[in-house]
Amino acid sequence: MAERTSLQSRQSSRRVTLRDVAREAGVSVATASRVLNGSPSVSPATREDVLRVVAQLEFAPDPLARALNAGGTNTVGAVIPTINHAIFAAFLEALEARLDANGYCLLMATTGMDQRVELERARSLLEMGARALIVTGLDHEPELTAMAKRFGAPVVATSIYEASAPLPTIGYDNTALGRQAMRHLLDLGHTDVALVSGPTAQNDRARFRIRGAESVDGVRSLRTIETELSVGGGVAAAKRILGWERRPTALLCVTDLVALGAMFELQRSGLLLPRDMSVIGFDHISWSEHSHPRLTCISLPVAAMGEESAQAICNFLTDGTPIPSVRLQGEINVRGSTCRPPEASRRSP
Amino acid sequence: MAERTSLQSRQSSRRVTLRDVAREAGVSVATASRVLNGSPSVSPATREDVLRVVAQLEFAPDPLARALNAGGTNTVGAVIPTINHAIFAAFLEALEARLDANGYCLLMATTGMDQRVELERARSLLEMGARALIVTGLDHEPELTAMAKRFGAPVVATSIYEASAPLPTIGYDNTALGRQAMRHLLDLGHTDVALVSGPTAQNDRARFRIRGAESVDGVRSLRTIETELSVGGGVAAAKRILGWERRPTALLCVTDLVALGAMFELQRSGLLLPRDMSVIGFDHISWSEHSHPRLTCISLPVAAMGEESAQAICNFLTDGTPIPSVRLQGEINVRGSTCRPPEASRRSP
DNA sequence: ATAGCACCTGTAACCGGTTACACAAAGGAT
DNA sequence: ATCCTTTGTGTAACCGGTTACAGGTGCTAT
Repeated sequence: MAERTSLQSRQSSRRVTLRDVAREAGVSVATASRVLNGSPSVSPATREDVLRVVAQLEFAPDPLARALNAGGTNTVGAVIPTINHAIFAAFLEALEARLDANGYCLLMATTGMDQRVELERARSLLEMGARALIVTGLDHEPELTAMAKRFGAPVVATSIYEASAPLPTIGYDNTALGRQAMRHLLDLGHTDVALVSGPTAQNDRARFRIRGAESVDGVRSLRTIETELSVGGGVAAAKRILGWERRPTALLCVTDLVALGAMFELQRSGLLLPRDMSVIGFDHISWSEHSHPRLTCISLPVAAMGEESAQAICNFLTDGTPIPSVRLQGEINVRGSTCRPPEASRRSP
Repeated sequence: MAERTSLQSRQSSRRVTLRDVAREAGVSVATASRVLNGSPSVSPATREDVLRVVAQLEFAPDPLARALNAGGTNTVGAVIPTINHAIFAAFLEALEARLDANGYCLLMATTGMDQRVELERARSLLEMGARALIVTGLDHEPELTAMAKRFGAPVVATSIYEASAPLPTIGYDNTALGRQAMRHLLDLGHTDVALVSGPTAQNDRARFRIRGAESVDGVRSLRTIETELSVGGGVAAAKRILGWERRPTALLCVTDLVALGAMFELQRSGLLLPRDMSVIGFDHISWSEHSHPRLTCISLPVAAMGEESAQAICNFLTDGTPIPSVRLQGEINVRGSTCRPPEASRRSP
């Protein structure tokens, strides 16, 4: 109780500064500063004195003043669509861990998929001292990069790889992965497929995956529907598809979240998976391998993406090493949620 | 391309400072500063001049120097066990949104459930300028609060409510919620229950929930097992339970993640849910209401918790309003994953 | 003509540390 | 005893902004 009030009232009494410490210890601020930074040229006796006063006054150096001298903070900003999505969370977790290993901290902000918001949040992070910015995809307000440039902060686009982009991109080739997913279905014999995607408006990743899927020859029918990027969105999509007159034999979902939601709803309506409908997802979130049936999906190396991004940025901030674009490999995990469609087994023995 | 190199090489050429702007515009730094801060006492002509130079030189004020004058950053630090868990992600999302609404930014770090790590990460955030600290639960290294106090930063414990705690707590009464979950099962007629929890070692929330469940009278058998806090952990727990000689009629899982994993595995082994086994979870993550069957759970108001925490901290930082402890209400969502056990229906008509 | 005032603008102190440089005292070499 | 290092400490400039205070105009009121 006493503890609590004293802690909360501290704000009124101005903080203890290095000058206070120096005065109390009978030395100059320079010497006090040297003690704190472990400079060798301080006599043991003086060091002792200063440290005692530091402890007694509960002195803690002001991070800002320190950073001002050092010429910058050690924070990196990430502006992501939402944290409330397993795949971004996994990415951030890896990113943060690697930043920490390099002595940097993560400042984060979410955009709710809105580019105007993204710009404002990016501004906040830069104004708060972020030395670099991590964004998702290449769909951004045009001012974004100019603004970052003003602050001297590099911008890295993730979740995407595009060698010719104006920014370094660290991610995967969404078009190729979309193609790969569709080809898997086609190889199994599915030629009537529904493609379920999240909102494509400000999301180039989704658009590229769709484009990749559409580029596969031999698919008789590919109907695309857009839904919310969530389990609920998957449920809603499944409901719509179940209402179609001619039912597709497979679902290609651009996100595992949506795929799992769809699976839940399909099962609820009485379908037996994968016999009555194959489902393939994207991401490889932790659920996918445990679901029933286990979800076939294109797994995205998001942890590696987080680590690569963090490391590239840290290297740049320390050495000046230019941030390279990195192409990460996704891979298909064939599991229990996809199988040959009934007609296909009849047709091609 | 040219764009890219010029951006990345900026770090070598020192940044443009306000002095540069002032010199170029032929005014003093004071005037230049006034223009940037929209002071009314600057003649339109001068303002014009300065702004032109600002644009031309692509000047961006140094956030640190600004914050140093202002007497602090506008960042708040959160140290959480993991971001890679829907419930923490939802909490953080709400927290961050509310902080932003108040002009603050979120610095975050994860601990991987290790208290030593937590202490270090907390230190990093404070050294980076966090003005307040948000932690989970009350199990911490003792130095933590003393350290925060040195930096003049208040600490708020979340996910828990305990009026007598040495810190303000913003959360729910885990013991009561544990009791409520167990009572629901008992009311349905379940007297042989397995309680599946995550690691309890450094997790008071889990321990309280267990304690609450154990405090309910009338349960004939309550066997507790610990597993990893993940979908996979739920799968593993279910496997163990399926191997037991006498099978419980219900599972009480302290986390939805684990509950869903368990459900997947139970279904995979051929059980029909909820007939063959009732399952109840905790959290109410976005999956719970869509799963098949829909998961009965104790829903935790994590979004409200994020908002309350953020607001209380912002109020403290601006006004000095003491941070109160807040007790949030959880509630039970009875859905399809729990029903009366076979014997119970026979016994009590 | 002169005091009085409003309006702009510049000087310099300040935020709280770090650090180049100067310098005094102590020890070693000649 | 004198000169030359070392070693330890203090002075003051500096990081890049903000802002109190002190003028210097130009205009009106007397």
